[in-house]
Amino acid sequence: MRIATWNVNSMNVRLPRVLEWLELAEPDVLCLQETKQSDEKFPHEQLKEAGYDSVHHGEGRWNGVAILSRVGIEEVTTGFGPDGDERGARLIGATCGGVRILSCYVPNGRSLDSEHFEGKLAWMDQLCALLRDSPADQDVVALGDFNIAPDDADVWDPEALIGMTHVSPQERAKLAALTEIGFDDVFRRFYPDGGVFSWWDYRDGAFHKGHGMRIDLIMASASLAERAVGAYVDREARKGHKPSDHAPVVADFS
DNA sequence: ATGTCCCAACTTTTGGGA
Repeated sequence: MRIATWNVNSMNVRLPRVLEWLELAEPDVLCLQETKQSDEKFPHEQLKEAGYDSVHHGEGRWNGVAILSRVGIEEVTTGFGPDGDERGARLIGATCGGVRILSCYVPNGRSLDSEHFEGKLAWMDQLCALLRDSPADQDVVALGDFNIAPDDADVWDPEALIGMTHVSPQERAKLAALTEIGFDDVFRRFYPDGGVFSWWDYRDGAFHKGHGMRIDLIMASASLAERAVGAYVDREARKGHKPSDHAPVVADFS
């Protein structure tokens, strides 16, 4: 089973690239973030013609998450439930091919002294609680744009990023909390030395210079993570005509 | 060079967000 995640930075602009990539990579499940579309505008029919069922949770101008699947989509949920604070359309869940899938768009945080940063940490706490409460015998994977680089080896220059979001101890502690409840950073298994990125700023020729970060993560429950057989970032998708600033991250499970 | 891209609107230029 091939599971992937991609922050597309507007599905309206990126649909041709997504359709092209589905045909190329043939994922069984693809999670999207930052669709920036209303539910009415999401291109369910064009995706269906490409062989994928889809569910979308959007708000229009900002955020927006989706799950595409060619192995079924059941038990769809959005947000953290009635008592949760999702802070925008940032979470959609579904069961696909027997695996519980959560497409996640973690708040950016903006700056360490921002109220939005506290919101980011709180969002991660809510995700951790949701995952902790999932049935022990169910395969679960939370994947998406976490806006957190797990380690200094996951950014192009740790020195240049001191004091910035995405690399702070507070944010990394929230990822560690997911690990503590049994969720594993699947990509790390195959690239223990780091240096492989999933996002490069549009500005400053960052992609060309190799100035990137790995912030798009695939966090799998323990037994599922044990069945991971490979992973990769498709850097080709960051090139060419109207790319997203993120590349797709893919993991294969036996 | 805070150098790009994408969205919406009191829309043809600006401001917000990443």
